[in-house]
Amino acid sequence: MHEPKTQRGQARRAAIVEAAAALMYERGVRGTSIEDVLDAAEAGKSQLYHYFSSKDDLSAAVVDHQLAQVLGAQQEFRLDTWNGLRAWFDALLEGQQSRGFRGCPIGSLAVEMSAMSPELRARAAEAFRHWQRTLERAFASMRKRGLIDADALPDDLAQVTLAAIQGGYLLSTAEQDLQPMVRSL
Amino acid sequence: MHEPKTQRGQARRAAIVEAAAALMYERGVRGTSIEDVLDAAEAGKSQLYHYFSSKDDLSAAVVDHQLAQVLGAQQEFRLDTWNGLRAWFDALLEGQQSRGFRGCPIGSLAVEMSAMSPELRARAAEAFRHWQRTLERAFASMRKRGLIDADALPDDLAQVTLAAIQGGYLLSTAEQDLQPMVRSL
DNA sequence: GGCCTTCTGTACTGGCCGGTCCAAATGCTA
DNA sequence: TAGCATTTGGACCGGCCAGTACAGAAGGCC
Repeated sequence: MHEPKTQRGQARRAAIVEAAAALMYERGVRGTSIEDVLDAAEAGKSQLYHYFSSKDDLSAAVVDHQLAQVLGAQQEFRLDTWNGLRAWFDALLEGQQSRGFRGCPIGSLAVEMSAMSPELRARAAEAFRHWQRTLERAFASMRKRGLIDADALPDDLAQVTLAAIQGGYLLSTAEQDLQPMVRSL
Repeated sequence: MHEPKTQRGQARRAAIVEAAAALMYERGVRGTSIEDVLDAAEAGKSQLYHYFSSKDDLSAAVVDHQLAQVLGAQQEFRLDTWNGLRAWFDALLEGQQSRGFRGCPIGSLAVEMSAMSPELRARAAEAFRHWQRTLERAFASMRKRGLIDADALPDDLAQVTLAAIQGGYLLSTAEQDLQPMVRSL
């Protein structure tokens, strides 16, 4: 819908997306009502519909927001070293635990959205591809430096790694236990 | 609620669960209304509330139903041989494709239910444990016959396998592409 | 200050949905 | 056929929720 043109507008829009992200992470997309979001963000309805055309539109923005969060947190690690990779895995585990075993901020959205509309599903897929590409770069760098087998394809590795993360998150969330994730990673 | 006491009652109850399972698989739990289920099952509301106390109760029955389906399909394979295992993986891939990339019949429920209520989350977790145990038995049998390393723990293997399956399903569904699953398995 | 764009408050609407209720039909047993 | 338990039809209700409408405030620019 409308891009925010003032600084204040930007802040309000961001507050709405953040509130929506938090609630949707906790209760799921369909379990979160517009009014819940508005209450949490201390915003009015007209604000939301000023910046977003629909709930789906807002949900798409939430995907982008969560991707940015994940990628941001990831930046603090040198994923192209074994130690960095391990440290990152540990951080994922720590996050899953401290957030109360609620799963991957992107993965849980992706599953629900895949059943909602092709557009949202595609948006989630795009986020995954983005994420995967950052891993791919790390693996490619490792391969170039001989840290991993020369005939291992970085994009295969990246996809399998991502799948292991998602599978681990999923089981860990269902069981409310860290072990499935520990084992997967 | 009430157990069906006649053959007819059993058939009606089963029809409702089946319809609910199909719809919830396609559209998600929250995306499926009671009335949708009733229309599909050609049943009336009083029938449903005769056999189930609530939508959550019905959803729990759907989890059990899907678990039975998965385990039933799995029975046709000798999972304690490498060839059988591979054949089973192929069947999972084939199923995911032929059903239109809608994900794991249990996994997709599990994610949504984890955000819905502790009770449903626990029910999904139970289904996973059941499933995992069947894999565990297969791996234990393989280990006894020396087909896999003696110091590999069957229950670790089973959990990791399940996680790989779930992660593969998840990415495959988001991308609408079989490759992530192929690579994971 | 005057004017235009951007932003915000809020009441309202139409539709959907889970769940209740009660009356009636159906089948079983004798 | 009577009498009982089981099963079924479907109208109804209260609540929630996405989205709209419209009036008004705030802020920037001259």
